Amino acid sequence: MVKRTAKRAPRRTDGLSREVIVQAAIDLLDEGGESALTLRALTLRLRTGYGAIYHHVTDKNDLLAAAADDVIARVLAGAVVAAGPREALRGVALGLFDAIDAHPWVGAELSRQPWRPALLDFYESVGRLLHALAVPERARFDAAGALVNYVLGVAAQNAARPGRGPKDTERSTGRGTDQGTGRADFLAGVAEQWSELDPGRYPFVHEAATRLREHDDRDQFLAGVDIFLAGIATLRRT
Amino acid sequence: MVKRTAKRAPRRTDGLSREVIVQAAIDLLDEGGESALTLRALTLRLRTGYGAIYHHVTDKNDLLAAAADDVIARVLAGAVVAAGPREALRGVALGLFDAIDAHPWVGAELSRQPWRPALLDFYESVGRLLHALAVPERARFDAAGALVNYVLGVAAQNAARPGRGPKDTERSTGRGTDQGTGRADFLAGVAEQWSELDPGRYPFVHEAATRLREHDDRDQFLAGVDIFLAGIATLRRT
DNA sequence: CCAAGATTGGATCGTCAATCCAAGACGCTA
DNA sequence: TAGCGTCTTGGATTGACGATCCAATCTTGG
Repeated sequence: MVKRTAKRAPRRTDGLSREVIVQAAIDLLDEGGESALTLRALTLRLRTGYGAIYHHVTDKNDLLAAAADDVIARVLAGAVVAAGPREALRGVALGLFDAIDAHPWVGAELSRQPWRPALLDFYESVGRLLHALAVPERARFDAAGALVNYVLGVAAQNAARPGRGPKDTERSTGRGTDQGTGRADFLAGVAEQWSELDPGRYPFVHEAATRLREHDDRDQFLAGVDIFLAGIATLRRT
Repeated sequence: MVKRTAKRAPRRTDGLSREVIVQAAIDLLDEGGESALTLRALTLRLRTGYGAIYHHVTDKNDLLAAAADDVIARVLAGAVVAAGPREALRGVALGLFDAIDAHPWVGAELSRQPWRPALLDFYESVGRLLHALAVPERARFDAAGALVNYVLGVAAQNAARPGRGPKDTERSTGRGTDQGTGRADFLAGVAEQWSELDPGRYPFVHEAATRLREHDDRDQFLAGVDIFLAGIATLRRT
């Protein structure tokens, strides 16, 4: 006995499409983190209903994956070609790192589904560059996997940002990109936690706390890549 | 107008405690994956109500984190002491890998919150062993971070298992531990997907598909660890 | 024996993803 | 232009979930 013939909002004139929906999803994710992507928020932003969205998108997973694919594809498209294979590898890895740094939710999504098309080009680039570095075929597979895993490990950790909850958008007055400060505050908190540990029982972690305070995510990431590259060099075909 | 004085189920005799709840959560997670841990399932298994659980546990996050801490603590407690620092490092990493392989949900949880107490001992062990490997203090921080990130990257990927949904428990007749076969089938699926790619455009990935079919997660993980250890060796104080 | 505090059970609330159906718009044919 | 079928859209609805709340029950100390 519900009014099925109630008045409806006027139909939209501009056509809805998968691209439009994915872009709106990316915007929501960038603004409020992973938890900000809800179908309700999407319908509000697009001024439409649930049915219209589900007509173009099968699933919320589908939507999240498509958003990640989109961001990564745009990043890899603008990749720079470096001189040597070694520099090129660093460049590719850094490109992915920067992309995930700018869109933390992508990191979580990628490490959840690393076999998706988004990472195919990345994986392919790594494989070719390892070939150029004279890594024998058998070891190339393991090496590429290790590098991808390392990058994704860093990505997942970087994705773990504090707050970013729905309430943040209400609280913050400026509503600017508060990514940098959020990460810094977060690291400071962990560092304090670690520095309060018993130096006798946890000498290394206790000391690492001070490093953590002054460290730079990007620099440490690159240091890790360099360690990996140094390890790769030992696999070289002689 | 609701009967507030309805008959209640008899009160439990054995006391509920945080330990009992965490253990039940671990059982649920091991049986059905991350999505199987719901408060409803917990109340059914423990034959209790929501209030009783929330009296001992602040949050669902708290519960998940406690479960992960518990599993990891048990693993690290039984760690074997190896001869040299290099072998010890491999052993510690392998221990973590095996634990995550046995409890895939732990991997996802750890890579989501790597600063939790669960990983402190692991981090500490790595740091000390790097010291034993004569890695200078400044580089130790970066090296430990790289290694931990690599392990967590693998962990997150291993956590990404197919199915494991709530319906699985209904469908499967045997209800045994279908972990191994699930992972194998999953890898086979990805391999097929990759092998269908254009060999001209994706020569490396196309070829990696065959490797993927015959590869062993554990072996490849160890190969990655060795690459990082080889790279770390170049940081040695001479 | 009784009051105060600790513990327990479950009704209830708000939110979410997902389904479903009818209402509009569009295009094609005659 | 009129009619009809298909594509697209809006939103009511469903069912599951995390979390809160409160009354009922047990335990403990005096």
